[in-house]
Amino acid sequence: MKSYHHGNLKQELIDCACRLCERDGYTKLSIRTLAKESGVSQTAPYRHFETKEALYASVAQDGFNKLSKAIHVDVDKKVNKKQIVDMAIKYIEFGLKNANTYDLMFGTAVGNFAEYPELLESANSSYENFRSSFSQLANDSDEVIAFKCITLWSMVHGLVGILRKAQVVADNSMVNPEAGPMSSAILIAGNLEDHLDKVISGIIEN
Amino acid sequence: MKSYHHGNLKQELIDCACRLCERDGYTKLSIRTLAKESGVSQTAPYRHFETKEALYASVAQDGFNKLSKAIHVDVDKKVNKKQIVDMAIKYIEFGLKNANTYDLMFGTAVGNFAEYPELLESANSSYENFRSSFSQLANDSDEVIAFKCITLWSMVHGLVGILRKAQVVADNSMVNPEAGPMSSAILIAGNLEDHLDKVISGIIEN
DNA sequence: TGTATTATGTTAGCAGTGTCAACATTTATA
DNA sequence: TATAAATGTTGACACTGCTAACATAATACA
Repeated sequence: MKSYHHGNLKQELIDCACRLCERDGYTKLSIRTLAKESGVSQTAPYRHFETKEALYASVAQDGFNKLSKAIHVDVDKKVNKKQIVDMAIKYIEFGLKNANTYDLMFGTAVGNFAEYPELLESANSSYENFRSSFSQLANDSDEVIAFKCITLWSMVHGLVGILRKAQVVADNSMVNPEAGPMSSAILIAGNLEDHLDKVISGIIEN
Repeated sequence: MKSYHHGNLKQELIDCACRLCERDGYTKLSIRTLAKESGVSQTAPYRHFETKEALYASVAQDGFNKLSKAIHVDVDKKVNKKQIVDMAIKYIEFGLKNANTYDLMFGTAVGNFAEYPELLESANSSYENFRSSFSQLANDSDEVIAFKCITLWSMVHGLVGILRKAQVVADNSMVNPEAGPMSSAILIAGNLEDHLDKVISGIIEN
């Protein structure tokens, strides 16, 4: 039954790569096992992805698309502070639940987004969600909006990184939980909504 | 002249690894080339580092030690807001100037710091610099200090990540600089001190 | 001091990787 | 229908992390 041509290999490779990257981390992914998983020869993926980085770019792009959906805010309703807080929480949840994919999106595995225009567009579009919500909050200039937006994004992005480190250490709990930044991070994670509410208020009323 | 035993191989391997990791990124580092660089056989490094991850841990540890020095604030003098701003700027500069090492410190290459107690201690000690400076600013409870501290750290850490992405894209300038988060990030980078001053004020007076 | 132990180095080799060149087959196009 | 393009396969190269078995030097101890 199996024909010489697969028919839908590219998409199947991407789907499979997304699954494996999220399950095992992108460093564990090999093109060869990916090909085997799709029942195709070792080098077949090279007809669709010039390099491994190009494959990573596709996985990262998929990640940004999912992130956009996850943090989406209905633009019809007027945006208020609570919605921004919600968005921040959803962002952090996405980062923690899709930790390995998040690495690919914000790490250095894909060196230069500009080499992958589709990825760049998906990434920018994710940010645009963020920005447009912010822009409805007050009558700020574009520059002020950019300022506030980057501030919040940086903090939320940074929190994901720090909470993840804390998670790993806490999961293995081999250290004194009284010491170090990890314990502080865990404190905050336990009270994330309040924390974000305060910080976001601070940024908005800046 | 060259004796069978190297004499100082472990330290030389670490130094060399730090150099190469920072120059080419840790993904490009191979134990074999590292050994060659030190004029020693392919497998000699395994007498000093059980796995490649253990080597990464040493490089990361060195990074945290350097970070501690870079952001160090003289504890004799009473700490004021300007010093916190300075510290934040030095942190960001460190992250941007030692971008590849920074990846190793805060990425996932070393999965669990608790497996490398010396690394964990260096990392915690870096944070302690941050925290103790903060604690002198006001008479806050430990919990409030932890809160403020993590907030600032997350933001500063997140900024490093985002500014780096912006840098790469800007360096290659293949995209419309009017669109996307990158341009906003560049705006802020050009005015980093003012930006941080505002944000830090917001956090302190929270 | 002489010997046993440990630390540190070497060689050879396995299984796995990204990538390329050459070739095969199917699909699209003129 | 002939030709070109797309998509697949096989085989191979150079490289990787890592292990086992062995060699030599430094150290500890009788």
